[in-house]
Amino acid sequence: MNKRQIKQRDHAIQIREAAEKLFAKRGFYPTTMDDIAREAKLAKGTIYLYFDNKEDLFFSAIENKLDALLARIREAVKEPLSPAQRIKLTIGIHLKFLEENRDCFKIMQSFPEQLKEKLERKLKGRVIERQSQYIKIIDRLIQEAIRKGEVRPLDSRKLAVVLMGIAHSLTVYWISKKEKGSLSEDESLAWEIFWEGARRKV
Amino acid sequence: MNKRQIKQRDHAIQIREAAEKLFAKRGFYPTTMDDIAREAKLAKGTIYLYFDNKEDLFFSAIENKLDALLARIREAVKEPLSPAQRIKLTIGIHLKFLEENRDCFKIMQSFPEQLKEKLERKLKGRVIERQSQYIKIIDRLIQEAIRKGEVRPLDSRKLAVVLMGIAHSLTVYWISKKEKGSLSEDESLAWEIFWEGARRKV
Amino acid sequence: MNKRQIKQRDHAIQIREAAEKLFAKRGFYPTTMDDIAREAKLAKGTIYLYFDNKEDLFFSAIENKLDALLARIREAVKEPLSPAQRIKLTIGIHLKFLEENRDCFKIMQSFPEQLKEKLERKLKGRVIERQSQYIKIIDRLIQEAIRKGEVRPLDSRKLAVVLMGIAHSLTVYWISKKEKGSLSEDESLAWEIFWEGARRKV
Amino acid sequence: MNKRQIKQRDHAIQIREAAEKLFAKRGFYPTTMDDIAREAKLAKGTIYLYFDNKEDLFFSAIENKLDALLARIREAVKEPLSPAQRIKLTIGIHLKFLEENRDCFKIMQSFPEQLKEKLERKLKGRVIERQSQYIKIIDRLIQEAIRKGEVRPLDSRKLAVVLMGIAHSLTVYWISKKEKGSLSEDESLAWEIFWEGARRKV
DNA sequence: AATGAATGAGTCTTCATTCAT
DNA sequence: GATGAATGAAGACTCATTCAT
Repeated sequence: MNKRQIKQRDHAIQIREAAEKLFAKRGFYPTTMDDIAREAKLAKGTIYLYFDNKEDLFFSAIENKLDALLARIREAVKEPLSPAQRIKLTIGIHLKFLEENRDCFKIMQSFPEQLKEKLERKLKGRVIERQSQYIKIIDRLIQEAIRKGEVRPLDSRKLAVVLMGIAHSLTVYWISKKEKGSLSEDESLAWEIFWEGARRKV
Repeated sequence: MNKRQIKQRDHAIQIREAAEKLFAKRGFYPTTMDDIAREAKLAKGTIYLYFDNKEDLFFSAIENKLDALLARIREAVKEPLSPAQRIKLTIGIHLKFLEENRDCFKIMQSFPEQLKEKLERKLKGRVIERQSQYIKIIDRLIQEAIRKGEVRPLDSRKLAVVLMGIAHSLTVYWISKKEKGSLSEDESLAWEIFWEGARRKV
Repeated sequence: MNKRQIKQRDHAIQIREAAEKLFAKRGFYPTTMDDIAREAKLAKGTIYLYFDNKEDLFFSAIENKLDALLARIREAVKEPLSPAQRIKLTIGIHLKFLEENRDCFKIMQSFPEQLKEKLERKLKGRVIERQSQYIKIIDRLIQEAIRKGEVRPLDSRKLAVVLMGIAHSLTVYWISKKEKGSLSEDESLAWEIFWEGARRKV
Repeated sequence: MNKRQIKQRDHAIQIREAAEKLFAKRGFYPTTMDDIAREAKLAKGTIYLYFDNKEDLFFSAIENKLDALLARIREAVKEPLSPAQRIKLTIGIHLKFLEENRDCFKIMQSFPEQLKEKLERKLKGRVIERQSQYIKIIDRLIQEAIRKGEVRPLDSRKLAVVLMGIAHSLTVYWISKKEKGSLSEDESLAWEIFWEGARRKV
């Protein structure tokens, strides 16, 4: 990879990072392409060399983050541990990710309803798909735990959803408290409630 | 109250309902005042007789719904039941409300990050306050349950947040499944996981 | 004239006075019919019972003032005095009028260029005509003074214009000084300069 | 200066000239940004690249003209002539300027009362200041003439105001006659009346 | 490849005027 | 006659996107 190519890749990254930051802080509509160009220290026209349009940039930014999260989770799930422990590990990774990417998280939860219907049809799928991949991983972990008799035989998909909801809600609370303390500290609380709530009673 | 007065009140309601519907479906920015006027079957200028501007209308719509929910919850909490039963009742009401107002629910979760900072400062408080009132009610129920030894002595506010998160996540899931089945059916699942997860072990 | 008729006339006057006040203070466009209705303590629709539209009201207000001025001047001109003295008297009346109606004066000088061309054609004439009547009276006084050899044989119309200009400019200056002192005091200055400047040298 | 820069400067000028013309012809409110864009043969959005908003454009247009006039006057005042001659020169320049910029002149006299109070506070000062600079120059010339005993010891500022008023009124008259003849021809009339009216009698 | 000036469709908001009561 | 709610045309301003340099 020569200098020029590096520079090119850099520009795409620069832009995506600027976009991530601003979309996260202000949401989709209030963020202008001018803002992003200024933040990226590039000309406005340059953005269009790397991204089709504003929506494309928006979804690219989110996808990028979600891919990073998915990659980390997939790594964790491979560990040779019991389902319970792997679930706990996953929650930990999830909370740590949200803590590190609090802004991005704010978009992720809100975006699906943000865009005009025409855009939705074209683009929402790109993110939805990743979100459901994520749920699927948790789902499979829970299915395994159910098979092993560690968890009661409930709807595993719904349990996965509930687990995500617990993590999610604690994050929102943490953000609303202006992010005092560490989000990761809530890992055991999330885990405890979910596990006690879901596990098979003796 | 004469005919004219009735008509007036009706118009404010017509507009708010149109706004609720469209803001819920499309979010704040993609919804235009023209859209709302058309939906309400009134002229655009008429909206401005009843609401200061788009933001005011947006928040009025949300407030209205949240007030209705709060009123229902406050009624339920008065019942002469055990904390556990009242918490269960509350979840039921919450899910039923979300089921009946699925659209509005979509805005409620996303709005905080939707608006330009200047607007936020002025107006977000109006909704935030109602949201926290809601959490406070649940919080107090849980505190009571902790005092009575029914729930482990954890951070009651966080438990309230988790309970809401569970209800919330099941709603999102239900919506994502295109709303097949009844959301209320998930009441016992939400309740079971939360209560088993939080209650004092013998 | 019965009670009802008195009341009606009162309403037209109320409205015109409110209009005079507000048009004078803010100019034509920034003054709204709502403002005028509020100031007149009548309903907006009532204005349209007495005036065709906003322009009509505007010109009616100005005409009314100009008619009052013209009446006073015509009275003065009848006095059995020398042209010089009658001109001096006229300047005095003019300055006193402007002092009493400083706001109205502000509109009078600016209005001709204020309105869309379509309106201009229809309505400007109404005021222009009165303005030129006013100049005509001064013109005739000066012609008389020229005939009597008191004033040099210059273009009498231009001299009339210059005289008005002197009075006008001193008024603007007086207003710009936030109306300290009495405008009438400038009567002798205006008179002196004009008369010394115009009269026949011995 | 490359082609692009030339083009840019041109555009700002094109816009200002279009604005000057239209504001002058129709006044502030009846002139729309669309009109100006059409007149300037540029897109509406382009105006906002060079001017903050309509008010800014309005005042920029006036300021520009007044600056040109001030520059010409300042040059004339430097001439090694008697005060009387320099005053005469100044009137000549003033009338010539008004003749060349008859439209702009129309705005200048009317603008102060044209704008909503909020705008006035922010922006009127920009023009008022230039107007008073102009009066100050004439004022100083007259003071000098008084010191030299050429003019009677009257209030020099008021004399300056009167002189401007004479020039001004002749311009209005010339415009009202649909601009027949040359305004500059009135130079000697204006001068004669003012000077005879103001000078020290032997 | 990079730039940023230019574009103009799209939006909120105002306000003169009408008309049912 | 009096009212004031309703109307909708009109206008300032924004901003994603294009394209000549």
